[in-house]
Amino acid sequence: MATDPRPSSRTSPRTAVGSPDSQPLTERQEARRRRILHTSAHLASRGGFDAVQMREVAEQSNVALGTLYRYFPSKIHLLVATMQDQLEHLHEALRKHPPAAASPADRVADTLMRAFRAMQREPHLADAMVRALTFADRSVSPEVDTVSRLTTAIILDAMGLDTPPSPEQLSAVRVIEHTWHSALITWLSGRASIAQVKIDIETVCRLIDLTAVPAPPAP
Amino acid sequence: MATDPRPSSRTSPRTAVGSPDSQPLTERQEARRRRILHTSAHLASRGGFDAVQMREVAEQSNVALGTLYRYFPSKIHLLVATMQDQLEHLHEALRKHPPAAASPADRVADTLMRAFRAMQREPHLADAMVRALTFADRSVSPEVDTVSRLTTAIILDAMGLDTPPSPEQLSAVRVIEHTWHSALITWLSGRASIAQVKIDIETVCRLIDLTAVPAPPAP
DNA sequence: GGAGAGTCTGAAACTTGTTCTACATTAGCG
DNA sequence: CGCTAATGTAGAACAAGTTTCAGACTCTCC
Repeated sequence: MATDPRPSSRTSPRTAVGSPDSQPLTERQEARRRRILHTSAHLASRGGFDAVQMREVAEQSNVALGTLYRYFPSKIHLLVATMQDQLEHLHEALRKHPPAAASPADRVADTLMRAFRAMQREPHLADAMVRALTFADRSVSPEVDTVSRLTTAIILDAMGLDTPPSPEQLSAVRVIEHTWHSALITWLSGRASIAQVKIDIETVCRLIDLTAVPAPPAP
Repeated sequence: MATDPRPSSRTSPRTAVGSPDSQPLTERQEARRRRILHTSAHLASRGGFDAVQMREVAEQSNVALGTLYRYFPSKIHLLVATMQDQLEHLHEALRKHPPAAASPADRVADTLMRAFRAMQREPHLADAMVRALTFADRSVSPEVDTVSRLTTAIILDAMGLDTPPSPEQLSAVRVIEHTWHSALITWLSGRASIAQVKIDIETVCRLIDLTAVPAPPAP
């Protein structure tokens, strides 16, 4: 079985197939990519990070190992891409049913707890994705950055600002993201309870109110 | 070359040599452990996570590979222990020169930025330790927990409370830790500048002032 | 001073991520 | 239609973490 060409203009593409700035994908290629991501999520959801073995991903996706690596240059790339995929679904779902709470802080907390419950439903998958995300080194920066931007977008959506966010607010959002990731990890490795995560999320969300009004509390 | 006995009372120790609840170590064993940790830090400080290769750690520490694994059941364990070691040094140093700022929030921010500068001096080492810390799975929970408690202690010290911390304050401290770790990672993987990290640390430290007065804003 | 238990060593074996090689297929293009 | 570069495939090869095993060594206990 061999497949779809579509020679790129450059002599040899250094970028992963399907990455932002590569040729648009053929149908077959798009299908392959989706199959791989699907397999990845499937394997991850039972067994977590360790269960996602490249040989098995390749096999179950009906691609050769070399092809898998052409689409995703490393296991980390693959799992980060998987996370991106899942986050997009989440973003979609959140758009349809936005949080209804009164204050921005509450809406963000609600949103994050909703995301958290989604993670609870697939703890192994969450484990795989989050571990990959934090383990990623510089070579995965662009992909991790995409995930980060997606997360930021979700939080900003939840805040529902009328005006563009101030630098202070952006910092608060970053801190919230930090907390979110790290709290997730702590929970996943069994070192924090769900209740604790909830409290921490609520605590950090207070920063939103704190930065809502530009006026800093005088020294 | 063979070595020091000191038969443990149980038939076969399941715990890593030198872990909290194992027999006190022989001098030779203590020395071995220190040699290993030293080698680990040394290799990590040039080359980061990848440069810490178990075979090489064993070799340069003059222990057999099997022995290394007996002291540290995995590379992650080893690096987390290395982090613990380094944190203890830091804690020591901080005790000697405590932060002098006026408010608790400022003292904590100062302390963390000082720690951050220490990391800047050995970015590779920091990389190895932090990556190990966040990649650690449940099997490393006890060790990670120790590191976490150490970090908490450092922050609480910096706050310099007169009274025992309230649950709210503990949550704030946890959030600060989350932010600290995650911001560190973001910086290490080149996705955030030092300035950004500084801002985020300062932002999150505001939570301290927010939780300083036990009175919660009534519902 | 010998038996027993636990530790350390050296080296091979195994696992899984990653790379490489040789060949097959495809399809845009002259 | 055939050329050719890019893409895929199968499978071997390599690298580093981890496991295993047979023996050597060191005490402690009898």
